[in-house]
Amino acid sequence: MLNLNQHGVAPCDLLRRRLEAVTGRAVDGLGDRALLDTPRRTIVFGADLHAEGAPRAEAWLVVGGVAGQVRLLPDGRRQILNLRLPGDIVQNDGQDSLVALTPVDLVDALPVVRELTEGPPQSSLRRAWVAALRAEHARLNDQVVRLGRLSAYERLAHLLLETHERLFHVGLASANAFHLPLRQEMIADLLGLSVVHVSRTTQQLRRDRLAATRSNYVTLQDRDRLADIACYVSRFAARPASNRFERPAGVRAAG
Amino acid sequence: MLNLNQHGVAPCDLLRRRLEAVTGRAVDGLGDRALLDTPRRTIVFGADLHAEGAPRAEAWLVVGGVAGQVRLLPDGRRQILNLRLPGDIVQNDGQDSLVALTPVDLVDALPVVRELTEGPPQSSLRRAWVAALRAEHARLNDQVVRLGRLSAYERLAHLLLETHERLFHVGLASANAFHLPLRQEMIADLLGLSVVHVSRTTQQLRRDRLAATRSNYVTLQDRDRLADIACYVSRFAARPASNRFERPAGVRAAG
DNA sequence: CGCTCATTTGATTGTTATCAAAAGAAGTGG
DNA sequence: CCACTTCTTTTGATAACAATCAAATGAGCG
Repeated sequence: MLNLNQHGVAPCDLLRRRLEAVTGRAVDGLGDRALLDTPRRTIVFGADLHAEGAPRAEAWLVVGGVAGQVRLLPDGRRQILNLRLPGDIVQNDGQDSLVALTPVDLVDALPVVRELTEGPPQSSLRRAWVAALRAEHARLNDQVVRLGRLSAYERLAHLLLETHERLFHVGLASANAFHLPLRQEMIADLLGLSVVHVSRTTQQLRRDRLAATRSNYVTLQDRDRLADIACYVSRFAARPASNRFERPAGVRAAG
Repeated sequence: MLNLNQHGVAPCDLLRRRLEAVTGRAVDGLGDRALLDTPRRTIVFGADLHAEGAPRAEAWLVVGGVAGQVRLLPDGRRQILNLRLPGDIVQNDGQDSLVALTPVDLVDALPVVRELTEGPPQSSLRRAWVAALRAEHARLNDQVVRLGRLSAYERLAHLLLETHERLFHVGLASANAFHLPLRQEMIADLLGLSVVHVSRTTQQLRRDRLAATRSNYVTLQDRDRLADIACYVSRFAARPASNRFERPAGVRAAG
């Protein structure tokens, strides 16, 4: 099964697939390897991606692992604002810290961000970048709805569907299973719940034969019913079948 | 007391003050009246700002009233994603509808948005626009934290502080009071609570002598303590005192 | 005054948090 | 391979918070 820290997908492929997923069309002009073929930087679990003393890049492409923007309240309560998965480009927003929720592998994305933001206004790359920003914004809105109006059960179902879809589109999930190396404590902080309740809710989803989680691997047993329960709406562009990226080696159908 | 639907602030002043508030410095080059001196469009309560048959502008400046981006779930649950107050520029994002929560006055902001987005990259206007987008994003993050990790009491306190600050910076609030023409039902949908609980929480804030709401007017009686309770952090730039905009006529100290 | 809509109140239920402790995993060194 | 440690998940019991239901009060308006 695919592992988020050890997969064979090249950085430029991750980014290209992400952009193709949000635009729904082929993305050319990323220059294959050149722009992202920089040395990897590895962040240890719990460390800040934008800590002092780090290389000076202002934008990183997540290549492996999971990061998250974290808001810490004075009394110790924590809210994880979003997850940053392989294929995501992360930039420091100056408000909240960006923390490695697992070991995280990064490559410098500043050159490619320049390419994406400074090309001619109607270029394929710039439009893909705008689409990516819009998708990210839509996911943030989804997070608001999740926290504001969904029950714990629905929240967890929604999160699993969203995460699966994001990973699937960069080739890091099979049709209905994926690697999610997060402790329940982090899922709790992401969904605004307590650890204990995340544990109970996870088991409830398993008992209902909707989603089974065992040691960091999630299997979605009934995506349609989960989507129905969680009011899940895809934030990816409908993509013409002829345009799909090729399955990367190593992705198998879920067991 | 200032009314959000009948105030004497000109559209271009609203926008200028908003931009000055997020950048912390004077904003010139908006061309005074010209770019925003278009006929007003009035949206009736409950209607969609981007409804069919409307004029074709893709960006509007809110001049009066309150709008909000609304997500409606299939079973009738509602989540208001954010509030759009006078001085805000709203654009259709294609996902969620933008609804008038009170009667709303708009002017076409397409010309001024072009000005803000298409000038030279380092121009004062473009940087102000970027700062405004960042502030909006930060507020969306605040909304996530509010829903995810704050209690009902804290959520309401936080919302009142944020709304006061936003209105104050465009000259539509006095030092600690403002007009908030929203029904409790809308505050409930914004804060992920039930109407009944909003009612109870409002009264609790009044009993604690922190914030008093009576018929759409809110008085913040102890901003410091409210901010402490709600973990409130300002999303506006610290502004040198010498740079403050002049108080508009009609703003008095709160009673 | 009487209508309608919004807010408030009271009673009850349901959901989720908290606390405490047990069980399970994973790694370490003997 | 086993004892030992540490971390994570699970379980059970209880409490706090917020939702729901139903009804009363209040405010605004013709």
